[in-house]
Amino acid sequence: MAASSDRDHLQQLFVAIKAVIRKVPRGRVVTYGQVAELAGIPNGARIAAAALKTSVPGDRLPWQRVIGKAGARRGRIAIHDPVGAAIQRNLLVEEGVEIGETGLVDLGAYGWLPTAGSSRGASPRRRPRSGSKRRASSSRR
DNA sequence: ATGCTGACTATGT
DNA sequence: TACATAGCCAGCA
Repeated sequence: MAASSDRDHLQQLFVAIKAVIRKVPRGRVVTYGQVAELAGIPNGARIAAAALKTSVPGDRLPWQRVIGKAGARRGRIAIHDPVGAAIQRNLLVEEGVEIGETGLVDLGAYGWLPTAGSSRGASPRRRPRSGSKRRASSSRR
């Protein structure tokens, strides 16, 4: 096995990324950077995204559990396709992930901690927003 | 071979 | 808080 050609190595990255995503438990979400890092790519957030884009529905890959984490868009669905984004949001909600009105997911609550084995919830720290106005949607369950 | 784009992220204004 | 810019790596024209 070894003898990894550069090209094979790239395919390997895809496989690693997919494997990481598959390890994400249901009802939990991860960011592109997180997946990339676990796959062996420190700053390959875009690589993970590319892998998902090139992947197909037949891969059985829970791509819906992969969300983006950029600046103010913490936990925002990064998909450009409005249809795909709607599907992703629908699947996440069905799994138990709560999504805000704008489609924001609370990474502090649904963020998956790989080192925690699995059951470990994420940080109990909810993102303090200075008690400002945002998201008054009562959490229902 | 060169360059741009992109399902990203962090920092700055 | 929101918008704009820089950095990052890989795919595609």
